[in-house]
Amino acid sequence: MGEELKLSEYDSSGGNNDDRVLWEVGLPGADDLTPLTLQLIPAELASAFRISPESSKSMADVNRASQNTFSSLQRWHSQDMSSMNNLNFKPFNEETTVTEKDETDLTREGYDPRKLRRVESGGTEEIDSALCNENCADDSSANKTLNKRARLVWTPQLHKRFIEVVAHLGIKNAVPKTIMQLMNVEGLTRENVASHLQKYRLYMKRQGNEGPSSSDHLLNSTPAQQSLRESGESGHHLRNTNGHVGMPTHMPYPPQMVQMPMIGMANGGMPVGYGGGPSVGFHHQYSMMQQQREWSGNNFGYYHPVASNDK
DNA sequence: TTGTTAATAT
DNA sequence: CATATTAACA
Repeated sequence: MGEELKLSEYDSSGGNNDDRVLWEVGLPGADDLTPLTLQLIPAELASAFRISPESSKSMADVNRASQNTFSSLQRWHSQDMSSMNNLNFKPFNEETTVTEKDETDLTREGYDPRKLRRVESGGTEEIDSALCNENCADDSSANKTLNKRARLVWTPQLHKRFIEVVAHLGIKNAVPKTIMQLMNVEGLTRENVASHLQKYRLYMKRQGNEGPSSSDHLLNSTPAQQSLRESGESGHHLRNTNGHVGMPTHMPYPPQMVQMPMIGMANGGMPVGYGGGPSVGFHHQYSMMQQQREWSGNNFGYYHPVASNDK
């Protein structure tokens, strides 16, 4: 009873099938990613779109554009919240310097945001999502019919995005909605972010630094500076909440410029080192390293590093 | 309406 | 107990 094994069986609260699908947010393998060379859009669609297969640049470009549009349409059509705006009819995104790495490539089907896959070309680390590995399997059984979303598991990657966005936004604009929009994670809802944000703030308040004497580098001031033009306020398109469309540049926000404000934080011994990169502002269970037990407890929901004696 | 906070569930 | 969702509130 003290243990929570959820590797193959998901909980066992009696009889209720509560599905706990892990949101995998990692790098999709080459097999997962659909090669651009593949013809996603058959000639029929191309025809419908009046796309000339030749004389154009490369089929890949056309394909991608079509795919984007198609995806966006699909997404909006199926996941249309309510009064959102379908004004996402933006034409194909201009490919400025898109080379090949498609940042967002979710493997969603219909509208099953259960399994999430994000690409992280940050380079800092390519965590390999050791979440469900092969155990994950498709547990979209109970959820299939119901729209009950599974508990969101903030994987290191997801959290990383969160941290990055928050760090770039600054506590000032670090509001659920903005964060969510910037994160651009499919399926991620404002509530999710809000919840996490709450925890995040709490954590910061606790360990961050009890002495508000000196201004925190991360707490306030020096938000995202420039490079922030979305967020409903201006109502400027590009707000593809869930979709990798409309994002010419895969980077929701520019690579954080190391500020390196000389953190004089007296940590417990953990090098906060925020200058290296926004990887993970602080450490917590999301620490993809090995010792993941910083944030608060230790046992996350999906992985049990060492559960033997003890306790 | 959205952002916060508390309560509740897991 | 920690984490995530839901509800209530500002």
